[in-house]
Amino acid sequence: MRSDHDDETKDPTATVRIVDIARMAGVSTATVDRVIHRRGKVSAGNLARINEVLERVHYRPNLIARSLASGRQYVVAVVTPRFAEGEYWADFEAGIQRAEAEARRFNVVVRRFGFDQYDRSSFERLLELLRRESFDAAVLATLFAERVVPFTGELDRRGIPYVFVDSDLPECRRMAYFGTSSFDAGVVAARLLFERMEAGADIVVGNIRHRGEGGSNQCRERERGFRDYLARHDFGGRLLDVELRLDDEACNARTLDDLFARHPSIAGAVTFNSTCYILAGYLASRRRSEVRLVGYDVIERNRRMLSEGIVTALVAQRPEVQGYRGVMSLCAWLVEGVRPASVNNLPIDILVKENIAYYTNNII
Amino acid sequence: MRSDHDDETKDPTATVRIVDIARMAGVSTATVDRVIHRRGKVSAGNLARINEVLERVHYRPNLIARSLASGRQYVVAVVTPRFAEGEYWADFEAGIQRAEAEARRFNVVVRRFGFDQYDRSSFERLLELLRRESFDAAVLATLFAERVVPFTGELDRRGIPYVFVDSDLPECRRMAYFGTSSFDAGVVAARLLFERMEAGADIVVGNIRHRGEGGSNQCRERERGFRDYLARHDFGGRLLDVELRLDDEACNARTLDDLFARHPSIAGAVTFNSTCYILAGYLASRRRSEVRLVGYDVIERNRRMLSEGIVTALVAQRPEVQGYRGVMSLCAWLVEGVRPASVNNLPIDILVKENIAYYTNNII
DNA sequence: CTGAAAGCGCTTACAG
DNA sequence: CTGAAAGCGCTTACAG
Repeated sequence: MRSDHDDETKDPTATVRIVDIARMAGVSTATVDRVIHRRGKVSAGNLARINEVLERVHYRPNLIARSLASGRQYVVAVVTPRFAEGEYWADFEAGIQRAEAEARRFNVVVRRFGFDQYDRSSFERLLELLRRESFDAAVLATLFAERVVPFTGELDRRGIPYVFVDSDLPECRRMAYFGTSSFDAGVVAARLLFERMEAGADIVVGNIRHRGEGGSNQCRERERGFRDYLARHDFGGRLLDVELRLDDEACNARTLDDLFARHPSIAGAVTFNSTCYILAGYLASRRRSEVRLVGYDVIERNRRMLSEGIVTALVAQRPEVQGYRGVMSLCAWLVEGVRPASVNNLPIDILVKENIAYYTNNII
Repeated sequence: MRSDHDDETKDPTATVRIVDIARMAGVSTATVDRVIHRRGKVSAGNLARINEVLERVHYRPNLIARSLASGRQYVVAVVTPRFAEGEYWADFEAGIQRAEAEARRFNVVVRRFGFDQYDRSSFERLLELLRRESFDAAVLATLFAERVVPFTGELDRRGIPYVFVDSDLPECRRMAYFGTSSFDAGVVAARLLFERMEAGADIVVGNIRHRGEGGSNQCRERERGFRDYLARHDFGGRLLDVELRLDDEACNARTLDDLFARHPSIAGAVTFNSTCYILAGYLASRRRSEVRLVGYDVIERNRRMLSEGIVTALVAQRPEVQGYRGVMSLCAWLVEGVRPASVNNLPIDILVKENIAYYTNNII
């Protein structure tokens, strides 16, 4: 089939292998391998000759053979909040699982490291643990931005590449970011909410406090975008901030009853995290169907409230895709040396009652 | 490392290989291979024993090694409309390319077969060609439903699995469908259009005729969904059908000028294929910014009209994902024997001016 | 600095 | 019906 000479001209579609390169350059396959992997210990003459051949034939390694032969295993650390079923980060985990299954083929394994998103010190303890662990790359959720930043400095020094998910911190040397533009996700929520409201009506902004922790980096950016849109569209009403509890329905009801009593002109409501089902539950119980409500993320409780027509619209950010691409981009980097684009702004999805039923299967 | 006995109990995470199975069953690897691939020529005793072991250890073949060793190549035929840059099917092709790159690793190659979506006879000629071609599986776009149906009967007889994209034909024995629910995509368009319209205003329905061909299977279903929504929401106006030309702006302008003159109460417009930029161009030229316009698919010309605020909203169906998953599902079936879910209704995406900029990268 | 040889897990003729 | 042996393309000690 393959003649001993001019292999590279005979059949342009034939894959050229290391033995072919070796024969063309008049060396052994081991020497070619050293050049390909820049392991050094190759004479200048051979180096030049082999590189020339590699270039000329556009050598593309067979990654399948490589991973089978090398047995080199890479570990990708995934650092995210812990979660219960039905919570936002469970969707993210679905993407991780999908990536894990694919990456295994290339000897890449995933190790998960969880923290409590409502407890800064739990994140700090996790970082302490990570300092002692060994891994080849990391996916980092950036909720506690001011703790993430210095930690990435340590990773830089250790030469460990990392990607961000959830929200971006452009000042860090992350290899990539996968997530939505939080600011524009705020703009979209504003458009959906304000679209059919009287310009002078008031809007409730529900903030969730839990164990003393305030909003994340991401929530702050969304709120900025939201306010920016309103400012550009002649919003003449007031934004009424209200503090709600994650686990205290009765308390929330009292707070909201009071708020609505004092502001009869409320026509809209919004939350910047995934807990808009709390406000939705209140509106449903008080039969305030005239109040438009927009929130974030298709978690089960929000989905139900949307299907029932209590929530007007949800803005979503494809958490499964964030998880999947976060892991796979590092896999591609470790195994193939392929560098991902640095900023990957995922689509900002809009869900209403009529299309929510199909919002699933975001993982290809 | 690995002791000669009780391999399956020592380390539950260790991958068990064919040699391990062979040793446990007291046969050679070749015999195990015959059982795994159901090639027959194995004694009843060995067959039972090997199957028992396979079962017990949950044997998972190493696909990388398999594809490297076997060299077996599969061909997936992709049968879709030809397209020019910027047209709808170009996005579909992007997904095919992505799948092609991944599938190559498993020795699966794709062969494209194009037809003219505005010329039924071109599709018929293509089917004639396909009867003489050899391939292992096929992705079929179902635009000419009444021609596709009998052809799939032939594929059934040839034992060739196929998946549908674009719209489903449940009466066929397709292995899977990847696409949106066309009916509900029509419902969504109606909601977006009608949301802020007076119930009594009229709506223009733009139909594109090109070289005598009418709408596709998919367009008909979308229109059904659209009308269904209006019927359920007290729509009191009229739906005004109008025939537009793909390449004759002047003619379209005359037609529409006439229509608007006769119906001053028009407040909305819709098209059920990807050419809403035609209506948008007209509305822009006549400065009819009060007319809401909803269409389908984020092709470049629609995207621009949406960004400029001329189109109110677009409904989209992730063509790249359809192409990608169509090919990859067949790849998984051919290589791993994994059967896809039969109906895969993809999300129905809603795009407005505020989120259109990020609607890209739908391929993971 | 260099190359011969063994091996990754699986498949494929081939000889019995 | 069965198994020993070679090979897929690449990597890895190891001996020189």
